[in-house]
Amino acid sequence: MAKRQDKRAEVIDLLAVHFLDTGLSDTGLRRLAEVAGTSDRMLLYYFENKEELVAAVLTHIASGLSASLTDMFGNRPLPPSTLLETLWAAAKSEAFKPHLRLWLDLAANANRGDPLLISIAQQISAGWIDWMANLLDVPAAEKNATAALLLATVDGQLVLFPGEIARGEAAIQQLISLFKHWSQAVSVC
Amino acid sequence: MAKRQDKRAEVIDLLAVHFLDTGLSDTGLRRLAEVAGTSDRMLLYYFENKEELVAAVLTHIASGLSASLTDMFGNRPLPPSTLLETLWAAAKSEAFKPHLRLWLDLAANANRGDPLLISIAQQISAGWIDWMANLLDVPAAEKNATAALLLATVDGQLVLFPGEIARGEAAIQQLISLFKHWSQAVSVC
DNA sequence: TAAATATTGTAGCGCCTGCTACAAGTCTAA
DNA sequence: TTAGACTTGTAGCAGGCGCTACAATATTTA
Repeated sequence: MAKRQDKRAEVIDLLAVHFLDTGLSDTGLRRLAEVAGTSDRMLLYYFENKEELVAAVLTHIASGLSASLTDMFGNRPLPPSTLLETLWAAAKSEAFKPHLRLWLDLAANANRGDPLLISIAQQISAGWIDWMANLLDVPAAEKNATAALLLATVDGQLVLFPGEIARGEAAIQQLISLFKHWSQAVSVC
Repeated sequence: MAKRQDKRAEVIDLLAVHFLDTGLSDTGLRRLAEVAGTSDRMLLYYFENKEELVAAVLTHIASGLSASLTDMFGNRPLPPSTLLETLWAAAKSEAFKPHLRLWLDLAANANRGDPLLISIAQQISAGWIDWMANLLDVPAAEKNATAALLLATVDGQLVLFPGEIARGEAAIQQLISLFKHWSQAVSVC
């Protein structure tokens, strides 16, 4: 009688897509039930309450993302300018946009003190820092700071609005050129 | 009979404080009425509807912020590393934290397509870019890109959570040292 | 003073929210 | 086959939402 668990997993899959599409605002139980092809009554049978449902879907999305990041970038160490370039290209792509918007949504809600969302968001962001730090071809002492800078810069672009893409582009190119200056300075002087 | 306008202005002042304290989530009409010392009925007498109320409060907050930024930084041109240092110190201060959290809230909601919030947020962010660009002591061609990078970096720190301040600190220091490298390189080589 | 206008209270609409009580159906194990 | 657990539908609760109809009061104007 593991039907309950099977259905639960299926619901999580379907709702992950919906969350990525529409964020954390359109999350009434009746609406989610419709999206998942079931009833609100059943959602509360599969999950203890709405909070547990949301947490399950978000962690599912997070683990999926970190898997696909590893797939995409591999393990070869990269200089910061290259990593940033690749990361920015990914961030601009349609494939990743939903993840970034959801991440912004999550951050905004977590910033208002919801402890559950805080812990989920912390977990996700720590994962990203670790992943980037390992990938960076810089002195060990600077790995974490550089990773933090890259993440903060890309995150900062999330606070862009339609018609402001040029602004983000300029910021990223500026940082890329700073990184190149820096590595030249190290090798030349 | 300008009592209506007077009350309207008073309500805006009171609600600005409340928005800065609690963000854009706790905005039921009955709750706002309580905070403003009036009734929901009267809020809809002073304002056409809730949307107009929120817009009025947000633009009031925005203009207050830009005034205090000008007060604080003056007009003297600053190198990017200094501006970033000062900006970061301000961003960490308790006085500015409410503004930054509200800004994140606004960005997250605007990103979901609300046209009213989008235009308010665009207006605010354009104001910041202009203000920073004018203040930066860098070649004219690089003003906008550098301002965008600074804003993006500070904005990126908004996506931090309790216990992660160290990460933000590291990112900012990293960028400051990149800027210093860059200006040394320009003057030495 | 009387008429017109501005301000405010009371009460409630229809719709949404997360959640639950209860009963009926379905399946599995003895 | 029957008892028990598992799964699901129906209906509804209490409370919130933005908003409004209507009437009463207060204030200004003629």
